[in-house]
Amino acid sequence: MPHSNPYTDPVAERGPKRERRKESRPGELLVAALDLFVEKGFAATRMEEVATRAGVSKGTVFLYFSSKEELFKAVVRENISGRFEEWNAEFLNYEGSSADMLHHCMTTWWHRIGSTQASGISKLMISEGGHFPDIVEFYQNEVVQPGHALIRKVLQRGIDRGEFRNLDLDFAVYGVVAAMMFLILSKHSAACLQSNMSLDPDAYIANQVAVMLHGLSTREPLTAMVLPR
Amino acid sequence: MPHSNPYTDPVAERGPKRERRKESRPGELLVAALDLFVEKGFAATRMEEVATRAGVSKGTVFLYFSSKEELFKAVVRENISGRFEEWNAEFLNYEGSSADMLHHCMTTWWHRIGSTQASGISKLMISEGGHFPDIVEFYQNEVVQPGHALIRKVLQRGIDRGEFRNLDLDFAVYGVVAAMMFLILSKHSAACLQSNMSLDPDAYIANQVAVMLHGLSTREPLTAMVLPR
Amino acid sequence: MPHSNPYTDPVAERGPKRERRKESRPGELLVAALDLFVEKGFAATRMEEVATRAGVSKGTVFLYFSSKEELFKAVVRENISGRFEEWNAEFLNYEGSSADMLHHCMTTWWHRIGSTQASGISKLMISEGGHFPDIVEFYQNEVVQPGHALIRKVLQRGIDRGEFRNLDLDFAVYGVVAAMMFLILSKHSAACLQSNMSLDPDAYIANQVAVMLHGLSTREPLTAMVLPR
Amino acid sequence: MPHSNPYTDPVAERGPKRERRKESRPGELLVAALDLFVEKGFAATRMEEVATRAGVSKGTVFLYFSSKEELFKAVVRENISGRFEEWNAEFLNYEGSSADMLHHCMTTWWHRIGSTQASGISKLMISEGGHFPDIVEFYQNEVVQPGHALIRKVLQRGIDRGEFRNLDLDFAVYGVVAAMMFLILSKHSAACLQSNMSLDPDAYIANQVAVMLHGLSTREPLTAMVLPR
DNA sequence: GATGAATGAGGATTCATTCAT
DNA sequence: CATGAATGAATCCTCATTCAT
Repeated sequence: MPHSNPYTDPVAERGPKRERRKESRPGELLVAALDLFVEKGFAATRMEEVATRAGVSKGTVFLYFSSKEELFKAVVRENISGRFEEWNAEFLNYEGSSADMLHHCMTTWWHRIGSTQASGISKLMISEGGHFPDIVEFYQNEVVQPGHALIRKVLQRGIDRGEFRNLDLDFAVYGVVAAMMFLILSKHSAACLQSNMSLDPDAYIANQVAVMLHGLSTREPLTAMVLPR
Repeated sequence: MPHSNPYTDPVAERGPKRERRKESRPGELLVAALDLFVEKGFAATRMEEVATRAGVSKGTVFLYFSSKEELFKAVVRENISGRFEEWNAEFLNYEGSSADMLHHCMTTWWHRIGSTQASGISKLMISEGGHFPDIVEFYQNEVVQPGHALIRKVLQRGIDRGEFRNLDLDFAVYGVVAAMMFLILSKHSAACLQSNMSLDPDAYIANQVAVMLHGLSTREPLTAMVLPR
Repeated sequence: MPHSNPYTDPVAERGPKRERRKESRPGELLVAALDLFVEKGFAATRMEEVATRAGVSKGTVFLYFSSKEELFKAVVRENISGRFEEWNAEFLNYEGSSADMLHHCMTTWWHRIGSTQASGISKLMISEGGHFPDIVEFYQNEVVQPGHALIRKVLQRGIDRGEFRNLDLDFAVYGVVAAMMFLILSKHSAACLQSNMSLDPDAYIANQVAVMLHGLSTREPLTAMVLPR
Repeated sequence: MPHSNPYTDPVAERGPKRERRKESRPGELLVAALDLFVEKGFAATRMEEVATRAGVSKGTVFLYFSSKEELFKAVVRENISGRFEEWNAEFLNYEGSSADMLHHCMTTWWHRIGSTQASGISKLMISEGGHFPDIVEFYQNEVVQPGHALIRKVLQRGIDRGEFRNLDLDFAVYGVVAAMMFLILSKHSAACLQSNMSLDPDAYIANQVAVMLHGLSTREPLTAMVLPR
């Protein structure tokens, strides 16, 4: 319409234009929904707000996601799939010390996941997982299990190479996981830290790794046998 | 209650027949509400359910708490009665090693708080704190700050007595706190552990303390100076 | 407030008063709902309209009926239960001729059911039964089956007493039922009669009974054997 | 249409390759809509379902029918093509007895209309006519009035030829119509018959005609004068 | 104080209808 | 013409809150 006058263009007058963007809509909605779910929780997030933030109308959300719950599930799925394969491959050929590897592993996680909105998913699972048992199961299978497995592999490598003591792997994994969860919660919840304090995640990770490896004690490291089973 | 004054004791006035003592109502409501808020979250908890669980009618809840938010705040406040003075005193005269003290400290916490409904408050603050900034501040002042201070004191004692290295206290405190939060979340949320696994808290604490003290590494412990700051 | 002035009474100013009428509410709602369902059909009846017509607010309807469908079911139940026992008893001892009995039976039905709003239920079952298979089954068991049984008993009596020919009872029952349904539909649907015509139900019944008994033909009545079936 | 002009015939213009002939769209839509309106009623029928069943997209329905109501009206109109002229001619020269003629008339109706989807229109008018007064009027003029007139003619013929008593024609017509409506409703609604029973329409018609002619009574046929007026 | 009937704002969901492509 | 993505009014239903008893 080369000569159309924007000031009298009847289409322009007709209010907000309808853009046809079938391809990109779901993604835009998922981004908006992730933000809102993380910010306000599942129950307090209104579908219309998701729509507005994605720049569409209420009904459009239901065009792509049949219900609020399905939207939530889609948000969870969207933000957790298949990074573990990539990481598994990445760590398969790691050449440095296992201590470095553990440190690298946690730092990488922080910069790729923990510090992003994606970590809000974990916060969500903790906060509202109770209402979505199937989603929790999915999360356990797709996130928790592979994540723990990856950490376990790193630790096992340390043991195999004589770098780490022969420790209880389950507990050691939990130790690493606890640190990561602490970082997530520090980011998403004010209730973890003192009000006037902030946390430098990279420094925390570095410190945590160091402590985990070498301990607080000034004494000799314990031999494996005295470590509690 | 041999000397109770029958004229002012509302229980005595009504005789033994009244099943529910009026003055215990708020407490019963708070107990019921704590359970439900922890179990289902703020939004998903219905006032009527709180009332029913407390054995009163819907309207009665509003007699004692002017709104759902007030009920929530009261629940949190009620359960944040600082036991820290008691504990401060208790630990003031601790005579064992600082390692034992740390272990004792965490174990005591678990059995007196972490394993009880009281830990639900922490879960609540994490899950729903976002909607209640003033309550979070209250929680930070009443729980987080004294709690961290207590842990810090234990660690400082270890340093002062030459048992612990001269470590970064903030990070060390976070390390302890992370372990406690991990325990809480394991208890209140299915999203932390793999589905088929369970966690023995006492063993976890023991292991965690051991690792924290002595590290995973088979090498010599690091000297304080090389620990990241 | 002994001297309260009705013109400034803050309570009175507070809008429509809340009447507590637990006992009578369900009945009032069922009456309103029956009227509206009959008038507009199930889908076109809005819950709020039912509420308004019953003089209550939207939410009150859901206080007594958990959903629109439950309200509908209640309306159906309310308007059809247990008249058949009464009628069965009434007709058990009928002493007149079976022809009179049949006529009496239909006339009674018309005046107690057919001419009232209750017959709207039958119209509803025909119009919207498709969405409520369980209600239809209920209706069949509670209305159709006993109704047909009662008619059959009357006809059987006529045969037993030698007043009626030995006819096919199923078809004969249908003949009676068809007449009743025609009356119902004439009342509730404009699509059965010509626009400028009206139908006198009592006359129709009388005529129908007469025709059913004696036929249109000027010839001799058929003997049983030549009647089809 | 022997002289159809190929240049204006849209079918001929496009050749045989087009799978869906454009000009048949409205017809396909009307067929799909008839089925759905009869099956589910007006409100429960979704435009998209009509479109899907007709093999087109949602928007296309609105290309041919400006609204759901218009579609409904078109469905009804489309299916009320008076076949009465044809039938009037057919019956004009009927040579058998009037009893046979009545039987033939009803049987013909059943096989040409009652047993086909066309009877769905009558069901529709009964069920949803209330919302479409103008359509009902149309139906009355095009269907009810001519239909009743035809039946009346048959009955009048019987009277004129001395085969039938001098009965009240209006009521007699209603008697015939009631039987036909009963058949329609038995076909389209589960709410008319007992759940475990089925109805053989031809047998029902035969029986109904026999009863109408000769009555149930074993006594002499009534003379015209004692039949209620 | 206690009750629970009544209220009504709020939010999820549906679907007829529109319109850019 | 046909499509189907987008819209938003309409409606069911929930539940915190009120208040007459």
